[in-house]
Amino acid sequence: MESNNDKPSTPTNAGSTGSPGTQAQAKGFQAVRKAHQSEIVEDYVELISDLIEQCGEARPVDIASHMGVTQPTVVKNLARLQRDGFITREKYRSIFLTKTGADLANICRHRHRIIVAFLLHLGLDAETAEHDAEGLEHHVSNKTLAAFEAALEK
Amino acid sequence: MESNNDKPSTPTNAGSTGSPGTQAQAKGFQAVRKAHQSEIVEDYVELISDLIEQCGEARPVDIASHMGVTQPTVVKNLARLQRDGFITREKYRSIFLTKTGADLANICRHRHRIIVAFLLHLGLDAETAEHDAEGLEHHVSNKTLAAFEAALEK
DNA sequence: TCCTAAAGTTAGCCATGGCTAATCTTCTAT
DNA sequence: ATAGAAGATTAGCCATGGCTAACTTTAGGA
Ligand SMILES: [Mn+2]
Ligand SMILES: [Mn+2]
Ligand SMILES: [Mn+2]
Ligand SMILES: [Mn+2]
Repeated sequence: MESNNDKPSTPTNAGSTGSPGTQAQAKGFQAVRKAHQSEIVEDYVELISDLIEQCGEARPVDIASHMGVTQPTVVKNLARLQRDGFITREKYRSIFLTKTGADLANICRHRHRIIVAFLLHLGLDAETAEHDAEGLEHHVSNKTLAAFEAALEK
Repeated sequence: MESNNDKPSTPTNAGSTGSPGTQAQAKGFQAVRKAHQSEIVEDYVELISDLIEQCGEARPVDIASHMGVTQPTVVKNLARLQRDGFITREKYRSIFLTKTGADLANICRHRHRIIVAFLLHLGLDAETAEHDAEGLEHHVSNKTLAAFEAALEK
């Protein structure tokens, strides 16, 4: 999976190959890429959960308007969610979360709310807080989330 | 480019089609998708700028190890950066930033540093701060960035 | 000088996640 | 009861951004 760039010899270029700082930076970028893979799943299960709460059911057309994408895009993403065990569904019927999906939704909603609360606490308006939280939530480590919560306590 | 979902008629399901909250949420998701499009460009120009500073030149092999990807991946992404006017290069030679690329690098570095400083200010360790900043930096609006700076002043 | 290892490139594979166009199903209102 | 609208699906397109394998070029050291 990884390349073994740990030759101490002929480091043509200074301060690059596999230095501790380099590796740490690479880890950061890899974490970002990993977060992007989970992102759609997280946003979808959270939205589906909200729609079931608020509307009684989660339909592709509503997911599409909330996500700002077309219905075929929703259908395609729902197929992945089903494949990966987060939802169950039958053709032309509304969508249900599996236990796995519902659990993930709760975790995501919790995370989301902490971030929004933290941004509001910093003095931002509600719209900006919601707007930015939608992206930030996927890149906040547990440590940082805890720091946000701690700041809210004070 | 956009679909016109502003039918006030027959909203079969309550509280969904084009309601103000729904549209605001959609705007948030759209902003996240847009951020993801600029992300690679931003991270690459910032890294290239750093490598030129620290090593005297930016070579694909070093970009690869810092980004945690393979060299062919770097080459492909560099082709896009060149196509879009952020870098210039000749085959088998190291990479240079255009004015556009260098300006963007400076903006990104500035942003990056503010976020790291803010996370450190919250009490996080340096590694976590750098790690999380790598993702967060692409999802912080100007308003939120300003709020971070304000918090640092105090 | 020239051989070889490292660096760079190319080709080609795959998954993701957007989109439009066209079709099919469901549901509602007459 | 049924026609038409709204919703759902399918098919097929495209760009992105990972990867491996194979090849070419460059450059350092014997
Ligand atoms: Mn992101
Ligand atoms: Mn989100
Ligand atoms: Mn969310
Ligand atoms: Mn980044």
